Amino acid sequence: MEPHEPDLTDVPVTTVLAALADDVRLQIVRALVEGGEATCGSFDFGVSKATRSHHLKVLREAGLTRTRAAGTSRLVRLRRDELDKLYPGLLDAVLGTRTPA
Amino acid sequence: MEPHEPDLTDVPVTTVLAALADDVRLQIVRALVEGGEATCGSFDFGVSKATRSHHLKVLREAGLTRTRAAGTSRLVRLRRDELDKLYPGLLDAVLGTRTPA
DNA sequence: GGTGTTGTTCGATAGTTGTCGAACAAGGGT
DNA sequence: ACCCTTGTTCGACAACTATCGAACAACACC
Repeated sequence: MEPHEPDLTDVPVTTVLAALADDVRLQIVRALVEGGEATCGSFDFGVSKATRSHHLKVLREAGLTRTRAAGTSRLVRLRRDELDKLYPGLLDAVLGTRTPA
Repeated sequence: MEPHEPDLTDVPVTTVLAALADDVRLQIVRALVEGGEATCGSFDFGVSKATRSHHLKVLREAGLTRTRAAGTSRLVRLRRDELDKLYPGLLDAVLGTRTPA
């Protein structure tokens, strides 16, 4: 299948925000910020692998991540450079917070 | 009715992001940033007043705006100070962008 | 070739959300 | 008192989304 990793500048802001507006996906992003590149399987946040795959697709199609094949696994990484360039401060603001109610 | 304007720190990040992840609501926020306080009716972005009222409710309950009565109108304003304190850079990052595809 | 691991895709389903018109409520004029 | 303006609330409806199990594909390894 085609990876379908759009250029961030082609993605509406609302799509980027919507991609980040989910708890599971935020946890994935947090893990990527801390751990760098990671396999899809490493994001076990209490959801099935079908759901996990779905969330990774949402992040990818929002231009937030890149995925490359590595054997039978896939390595995902955050496109932080582009993100910080286009939306400076966004990621820090979103991640640099405690988790309230 | 109770205004129900929660403290921003009580609102999950995902709720804040979801509130901003809509085109109509982003236009409202943009208008508030530029124009300061404004009446609900001034946000005519091609939606009915029922829909507009709904969006303003979403913003209010996400802790992003405050509403006060003024005669038959209601004045809405952005809680920018609190927003910038809790999520520094978020608003600038979200608003300081062109509108792609 | 067979088996196991890793992901993706395909329905299906339940829940959420954006949208509207119509009804309602609260004020301000006159 | 009457009407008009301004908003909110109430269904209703369509569209989207998060979730799952099961089926499938790709690869590694024995």
